[in-house]
Amino acid sequence: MRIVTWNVNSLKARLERVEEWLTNNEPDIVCLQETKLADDAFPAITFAALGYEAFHHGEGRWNGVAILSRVGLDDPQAGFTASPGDDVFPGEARVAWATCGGVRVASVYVPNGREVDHDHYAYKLRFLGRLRTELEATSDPSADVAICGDFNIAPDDRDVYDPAAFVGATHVSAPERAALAELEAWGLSDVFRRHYDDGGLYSWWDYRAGNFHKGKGMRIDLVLASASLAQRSTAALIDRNARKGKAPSDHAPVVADFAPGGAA
DNA sequence: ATGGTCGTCCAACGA
Repeated sequence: MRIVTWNVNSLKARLERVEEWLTNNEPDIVCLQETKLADDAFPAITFAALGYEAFHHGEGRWNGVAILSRVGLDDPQAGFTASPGDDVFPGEARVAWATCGGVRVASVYVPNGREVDHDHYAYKLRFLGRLRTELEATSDPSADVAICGDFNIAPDDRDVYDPAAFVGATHVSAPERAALAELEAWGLSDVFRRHYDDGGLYSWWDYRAGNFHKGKGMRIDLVLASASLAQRSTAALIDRNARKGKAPSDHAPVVADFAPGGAA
C-alpha cells in the first residue's frame, strides 16, 4: 500500500501536475493540503477518472485538505469532533479524516505560525494539542493509523538546511517540536526516519531566491504511522523531481510504502 | 548584488 502526502499549494493551479504525478506513481491513498478550493469546486470527477474516491474539506480561498483513495474511502470526517464546544479554530479547513483500506487516515495542514510571538504561533500549538485530543477521543493507537500532512515543523536540525539561520524562528522552536513529540507519543512515528538518518532531505523549498536549486529546504511534510502500520513500512522517499519544472508546488510529495496488513 | 516567488484575485496578504 502506497500512502502519499503532498501540499499542492492550490489544487486549481496544480491539477495538471497532480494528475500526471498520480498516473506515474500510482499511490493508493493521497493526502492533499492547501487545495484552496471550496467543496463545490473540488474536481472529484478528475480523480474519479483516475480511479480515486475523494473526500474534500475546503473553505475556498485558503487552506483546504483532501483524501484520495483507490482502496475504499469510508467514515469521512471534516475537522475535529471532540470537544465540540471548543471554538478555537473557527471555520478553517485544516483536517480531513477517512478510513481507507483498513487505515484511519488524516490529511492535516498545521497552521504556519508566522512568528514565534504571533497569535498564529499560539494557534499552531493549540491546533497540535487539539489533534492529539482528537486522536485520543476517536482513534485507537493499536489500529492502523496514518496522520499525514504539512506539519510546518522540522522535527530536528537534520531537517533544516541551516539550523543557525533558524534560531528563534518558527518551524524549529522547542515548543513546536515538543508539541509534535507529544502527538507522536500517542503512538505515531515518522515513517521517513525509519529509512534515512541523513540530513539534507527536504520536502519544502521557498519559491524565492532560488532556494530549491541551492538546496535550501526543510522537511516539514510527514507521514506519521501507528506502530502496527509503521512496522510494515517497506520504503519511503520524497519525490523532489516533483518540485522541478513548470509551475511546481513549493512542496514535494512524500511517499511511504507499506506491506499488506494481516487483518485488513 | 544581502533580493530574488508564488497563490489568492487586482490589493495586499499569506506562506
